[in-house]
Amino acid sequence: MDLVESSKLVRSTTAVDVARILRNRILAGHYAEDQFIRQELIASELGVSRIPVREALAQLEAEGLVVRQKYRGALVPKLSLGEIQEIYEMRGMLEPYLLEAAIPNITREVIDRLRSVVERSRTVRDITEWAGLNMEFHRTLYAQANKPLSVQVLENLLTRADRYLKVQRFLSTGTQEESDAEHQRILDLIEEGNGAGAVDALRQHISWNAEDIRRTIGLDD
Amino acid sequence: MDLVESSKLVRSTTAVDVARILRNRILAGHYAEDQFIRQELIASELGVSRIPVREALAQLEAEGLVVRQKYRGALVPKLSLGEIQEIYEMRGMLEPYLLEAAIPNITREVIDRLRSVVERSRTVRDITEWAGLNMEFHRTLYAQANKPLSVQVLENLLTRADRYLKVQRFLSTGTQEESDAEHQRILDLIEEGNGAGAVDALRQHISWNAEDIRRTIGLDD
DNA sequence: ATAATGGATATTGGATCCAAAATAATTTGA
DNA sequence: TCAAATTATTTTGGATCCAATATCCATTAT
Repeated sequence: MDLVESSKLVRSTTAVDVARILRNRILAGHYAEDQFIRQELIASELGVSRIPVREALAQLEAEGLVVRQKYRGALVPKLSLGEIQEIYEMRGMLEPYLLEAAIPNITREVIDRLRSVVERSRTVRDITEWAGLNMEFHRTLYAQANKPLSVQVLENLLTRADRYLKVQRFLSTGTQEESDAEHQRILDLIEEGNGAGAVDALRQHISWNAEDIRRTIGLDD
Repeated sequence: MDLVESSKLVRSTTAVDVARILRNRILAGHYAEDQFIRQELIASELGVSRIPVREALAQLEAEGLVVRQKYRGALVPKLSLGEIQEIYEMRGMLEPYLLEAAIPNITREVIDRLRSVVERSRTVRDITEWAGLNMEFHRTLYAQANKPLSVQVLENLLTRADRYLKVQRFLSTGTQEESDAEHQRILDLIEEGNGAGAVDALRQHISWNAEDIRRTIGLDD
């Protein structure tokens, strides 16, 4: 058995591709909250049939990015203050838990990678790109925790939160730099062996973000 | 406009029905862990086409009850000690959080309903039925928290945990009674206004369950 | 005898077609 | 003129059909 052969990459299914595209569009604010996402339109835009589109919408529904009504269609649910509050409360539990589990496994090399992400993050001005780097930071950090299910749950929460982040950035500026600085500080604390301090800093970081969102966004409910 | 007309219940889609049936089967241990779930077989068994079956499998994949490989099919993933440990660690964070939020909203009437669930739970001997009542207890309790997203996340974890619960019950007996007694104790504490005590008891309850599973099940990884 | 190769079979993924339901347009009645 | 009812159109959900890929089996070569 050949190594190259056994490690050949399997192309993803088109339903997954469609889901990724729609996910990006939704997070970019492409679809209004009260507007149905028409299957036929997506299908013709992407040059596929409606079948993979439907499966993609089903997947996105499971992620909470759309809701579907029988014989009516799928649409992006309204942002709600209650939901984002819950998201931040859960982040406040999950992320410290993951960081604590990750710290013993964080090597010099991981630290360097994280620093490079923060560096790149500083230079970036585009909000979407910044969100991507933000995601990469958390992803590489928590990957060290060896808790794939928890990471999966967290990533779903972060994806949902991205919609709110988008709205927030339009209103409040300068938070980006603060966030990068806080990441930097967490890295510093980890590096100097102060794990508990890093976890505390993270808790603060999340708490501030939550506060920031609450202050910035005015939402019904 | 007629009230009866406006409150008419909308039949769910067949894909959702198929998903529910398959979910129950999986939790009942109907499918071996290494055996592919054939779409055509399910379709003919249920008298539908493969389309809703495929959508159901997509949904179950999102819930973590099956994994799918392109052009190979869907199968129930192996139980792993790591996963069940994560589930219990997350339950240990989420459930106290939800109970705390619920307590101020728990009325006399809710207490009564919960007591009736525990009563029924005592009489039941069938493991599947007991699991259902267990689920109902948690569901009605946490519904008072007004945190739908967190409840959704928790319910997915409980569903996943059900698979392990099944295995556990075959091996250890008597845990059922203990669990009911613990539920009773939590209710008592809530009723006498000792909210913090109830939350602590719940934490203990989950911790014991986790310990029980760890002790009882021998799993690779 | 065993491993490799080529083809038959089974199974999934995607496209097209049809049915059911919702929404929009039109007609009709007062 | 306006509202209710009726018809037409749109859109989704499901079934059938076709293509792509994996698995199984036989044949062949060493």
